[in-house]
Amino acid sequence: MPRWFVADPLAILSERLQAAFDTLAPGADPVLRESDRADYQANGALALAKSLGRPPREVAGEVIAAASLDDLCETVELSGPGFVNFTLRSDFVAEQVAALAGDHRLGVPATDRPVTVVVDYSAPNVAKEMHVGNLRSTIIGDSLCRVLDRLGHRVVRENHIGDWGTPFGMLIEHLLDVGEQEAANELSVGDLNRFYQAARASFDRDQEFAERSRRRVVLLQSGDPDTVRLWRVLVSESVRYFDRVYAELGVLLTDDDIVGESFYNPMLPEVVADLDRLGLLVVDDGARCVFPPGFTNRRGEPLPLIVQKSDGGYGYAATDLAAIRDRVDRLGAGRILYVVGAPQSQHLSMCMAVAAMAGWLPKGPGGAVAEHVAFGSVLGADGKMFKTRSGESVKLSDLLAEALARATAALDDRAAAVGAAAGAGAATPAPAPAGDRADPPRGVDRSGLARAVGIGAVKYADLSSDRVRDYVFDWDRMLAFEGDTGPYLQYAHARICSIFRRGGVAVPDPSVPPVLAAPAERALSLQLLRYGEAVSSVAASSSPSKLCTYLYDLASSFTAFYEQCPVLKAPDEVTRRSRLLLADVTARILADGLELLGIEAPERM
RNA sequence: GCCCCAGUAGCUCAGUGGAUAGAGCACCGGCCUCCGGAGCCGGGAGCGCAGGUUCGAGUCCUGCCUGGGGCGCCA
Repeated sequence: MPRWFVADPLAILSERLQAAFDTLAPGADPVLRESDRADYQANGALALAKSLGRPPREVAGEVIAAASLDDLCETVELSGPGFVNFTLRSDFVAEQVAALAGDHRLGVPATDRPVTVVVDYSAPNVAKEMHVGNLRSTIIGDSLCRVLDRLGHRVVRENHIGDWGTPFGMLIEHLLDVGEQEAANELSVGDLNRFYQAARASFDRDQEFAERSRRRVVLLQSGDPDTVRLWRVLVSESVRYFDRVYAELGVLLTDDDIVGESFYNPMLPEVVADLDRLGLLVVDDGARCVFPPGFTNRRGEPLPLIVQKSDGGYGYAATDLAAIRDRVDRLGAGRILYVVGAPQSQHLSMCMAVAAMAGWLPKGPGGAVAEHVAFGSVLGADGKMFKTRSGESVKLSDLLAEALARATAALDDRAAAVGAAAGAGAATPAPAPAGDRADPPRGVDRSGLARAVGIGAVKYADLSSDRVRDYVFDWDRMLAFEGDTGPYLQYAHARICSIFRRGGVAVPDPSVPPVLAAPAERALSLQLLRYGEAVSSVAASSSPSKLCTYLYDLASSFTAFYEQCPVLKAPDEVTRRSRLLLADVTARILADGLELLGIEAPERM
């Protein structure tokens, strides 16, 4: 068992039990789980009894006898057909909480086997509006990068923007038609759809334009300096717009992370040549293909991955293969994550299969694995693809502006509601100013707060459901201050901060363990100690939703605690200090967890 | 036709092969003179269908049904 789970009782208990199980059958899995009957339960005796051909309760009894748990457990009970239930000693839990409080990593392990992880995400197209699919990819990828980095891996962010291909012929010609200056204006303001559609319209309507466009593609591919310069204008103006959206979203991506399709262009001939040399290449209908086993088309025939088209041009498959090689060979990737929509599943599987056939994704230690971190579509409240009323895809900048507007309104509503309540309470004169209540005091940036809440709500809504499923985009639900939402967690955090502010108290010395007398104090403590495992599970499954679930449970545990255990009004100084410590660690974990999701945690709301 | 994904409460979703399937919203009935109502307690209602594996299946396997997506030179 890795030694870095120092603060997690589950890991400590697991280690002890493993030793006990080993005395009966080396390597037998204790199957230790959280339990609703006790703190934890071990189910491993049942399976072990089966393989040993002995009565389960007898085996469980021997496990209990072999385990030394006196320093950890209050009770160890044999139950049912062969379950073993463990209740931890409260003093042990309290010591672990003290260790957690003194740990600047809050129990999040630093991996002892760091690897280079390339995360391919966001990937908008040049001269095309960013859409909700880019949004999902950006948000999910951003959180995964933060988590992997925190765990001590070397994270390489790659924004695989669509900056190459045949459409650029018509885009460049259109740019020339409208004039460079005008084109730059349109693009940098984010009017990308109009630009693209106008180019498309000319292409479809105007023979001469279409012909120019085709010639332009050839010029671009042959590196004609003028053409390349114009292409750069398109790219850089689009990137400027992407940057604005990223800044608005508060994600880690920068221009340094851009590794567009064009980057791989010089490597494509070699990719094809090497596939040929390896004997994997088959010419079919004039196209150069690889047929990875297990893929068939609608007629049941082998399905090709086309690396070079019959006209000699390279398809995106060639680019994707070149990217795999580059990431493994140049960047030293041990793991490559593709945060890409679920519909591209087959294409990616085929690319990975071909890369494996070619030996570009070596197996085993020191090798590299590629994973498709797939996500579902964003649906409107009607359950259909998320579109505007007129049926167009939603512009990302509009969506974020609406998030800000709605968050501002929601915050105003709350301030008004609290103000009204305060007014009613002060029916008799001397209406003391609400002061440090819902109203952020002067000096707090209200638009910054609205941004934190609005953007946080959008992000949390996206991250909190199982990413592979389609998810329903619903403003009212995501901005609610009740339930499993971003604002709820932010509010939980802000309220804890207010305890310290209103009480005028300092954070207690973390080295003194808390007193865990009330059940709610104990339950909260156990939840606090699970943080590291929650973060680890995000990296293992590439599922930020696991962290969301954890944080929501933590906030719920805190609510129960706060309901039952007065903090500032605690009966005595020792209890007060102890509860302040629990509150402080809760707030720190909430803020830290939200940060790993890419969500701000304001101290006041 | 083939392949992939999903199907859990009225709605939105949790649920690492383990005991009695959990939340939130909505609905109904109570409670709290509270450190900022992120309230608290109680109630109804659910694993698409049929087999199988297993001591044990929402979870694994097979078939079917429903919905979404993909299936040769777009990315």
